[in-house]
Amino acid sequence: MRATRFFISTAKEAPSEAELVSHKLMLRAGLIKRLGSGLYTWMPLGLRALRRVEAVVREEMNRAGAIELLMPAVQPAELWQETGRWAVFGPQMLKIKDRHQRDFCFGPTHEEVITDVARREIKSYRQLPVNFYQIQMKFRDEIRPRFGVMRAREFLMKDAYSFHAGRDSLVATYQTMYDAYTRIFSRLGLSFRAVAADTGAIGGSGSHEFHVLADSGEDLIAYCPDSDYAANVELAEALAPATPRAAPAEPMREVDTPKQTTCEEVAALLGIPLERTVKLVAGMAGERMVVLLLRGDHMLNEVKLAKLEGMADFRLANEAEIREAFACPPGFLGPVGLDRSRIKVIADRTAAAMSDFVCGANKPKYHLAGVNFGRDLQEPDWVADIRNVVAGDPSPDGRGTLALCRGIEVGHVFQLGSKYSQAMNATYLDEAGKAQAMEMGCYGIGVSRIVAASIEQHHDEKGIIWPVAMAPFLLVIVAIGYGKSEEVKKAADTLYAELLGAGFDVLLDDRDERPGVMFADAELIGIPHRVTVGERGLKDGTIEYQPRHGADGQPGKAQSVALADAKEFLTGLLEH
RNA sequence: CGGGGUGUAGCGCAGUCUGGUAGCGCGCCUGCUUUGGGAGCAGGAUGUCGGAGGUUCGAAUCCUCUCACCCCGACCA
Repeated sequence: MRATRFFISTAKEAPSEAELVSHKLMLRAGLIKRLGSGLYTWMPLGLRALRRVEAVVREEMNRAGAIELLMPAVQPAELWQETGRWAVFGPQMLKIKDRHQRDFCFGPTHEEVITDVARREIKSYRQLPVNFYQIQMKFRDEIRPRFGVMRAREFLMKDAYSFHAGRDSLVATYQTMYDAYTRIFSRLGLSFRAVAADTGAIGGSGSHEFHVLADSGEDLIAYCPDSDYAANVELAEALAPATPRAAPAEPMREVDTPKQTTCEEVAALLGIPLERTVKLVAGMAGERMVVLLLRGDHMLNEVKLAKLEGMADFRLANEAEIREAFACPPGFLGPVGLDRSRIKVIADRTAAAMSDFVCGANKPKYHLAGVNFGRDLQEPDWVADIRNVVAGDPSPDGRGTLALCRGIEVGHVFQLGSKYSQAMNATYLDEAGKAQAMEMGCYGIGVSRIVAASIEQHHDEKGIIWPVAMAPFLLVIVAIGYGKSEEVKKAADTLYAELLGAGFDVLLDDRDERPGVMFADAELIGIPHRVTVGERGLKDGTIEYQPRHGADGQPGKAQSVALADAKEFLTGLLEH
């Protein structure tokens, strides 16, 4: 492609709306243009990168035995009413009416449509298993679209749905998809991790998320550097302390804490570590007050809590409810002396194993020190894992300690089971001629998000650094003085034709721009390989080659190559 | 949905407090010079100042309403 016949629209400054590096670079490099909140046009250069991601996804899905189809973006309400999700999905679903006032939505996902396809087409166990996928625009009316295409409302997604005559087949395909995803993200040059995930509202048993590791990621992941354990923090188990609770060694006593209302402040005042304090979180489960005890430095995990019996509707208590139950303002609350017939106490595993701890005194301006379960207050009614893991916690697989990192979710695989097939009566006849609900799996990849996630992971102060598999062009020929020098034009045109002929995606920058502009654009756009053709080098019969990025993570080093050897040299490089 | 903020040329911004008919940088157009790291000189074009209504002799500026977008939080995948 010649730059003069293509469309490149770079900018020195990014629009002020952009916050994230990838968002700024995508706008500056002219990959995307914003149309409205969470709505983007993919400009020619950006579309090339997007298509290359798509190509890898498509290839690997096909290799894994999935079959591509394309479902409508707009879906009738009736289907969604069958599964009850028309009402359940909520405001994230964009609902629209046609000219006859019939209800439709712009598909946020396609479980209903594909299940409808399956129940019409699949009659016999002989047709199973089957795995359909599509690459399609979805629309989810996000509460807060942000970070450009990272969390857009309209986005390109690859979604696959598998159908099975039994659990074993589902598990086998799930593993095949897991392996395919690993290949896809590896080929795309991403540093990623598969993590165990909460199955959430979608239901089913097995679920993994694939995260691109990046500090700007919206998800927090716990992983073990010494083993392959990794889980979303929502799910990661905090084990009970290995050592049993120590015997009481101190008497319980009141301490003056006139202004100290947080564990941090109390610990600082008393000169003790935060790990010696216990904080109390007061909440309501139905009509009942529930008190949660956590070590001072730990955070409540509401996902874990909600899984405990009777805690699904847990919410934090308001100040009126707290004053009614404790006769004390928040900031000095503690578990000692509570009316346990009215207030249930749930202690986190770690908090439950503490002794001689510091907590609120249920009396304004006072805390208690040297507090012990069994002696100064009853044992907790319930001991459970209700906190977020922290770095340094033992790994749940017993092989080392956990570390935390942030990730961008780019893929998610689920074992759905028969939730949708039952609701929509998608059945097949088994060997015995009996109707059975199909087992289902679903497997998503955020195709457009991957482009942003890659930039988030691979960039420098000059711009984007594309992995080869995603690059909109593999190589750029910067022709200095193309319009002025016959010699440059001839050398550049020849090399361009040779490389094109060899099947490489080459961009010839034949614009009448100053060298600095062309170099800066090539770097901003992030093309992996660059060749400079100018009169200066041609005098000695050479051109200059420079990779966008060296193998050692440092900026690429320039080297001089004889024009006569250029084709062979570059062909060798590009074929890798 | 709660809190905060911003809308002025394609992009980044000043001007708003203190009303007097709109400016800077980048980009764009023309010409000349320049050509291995975002050129120089000269000339030029571009705004219903987000929208509607009001106050005023006069509104980018003051008042009311409204729309859009961004950030933080809650929510969700």
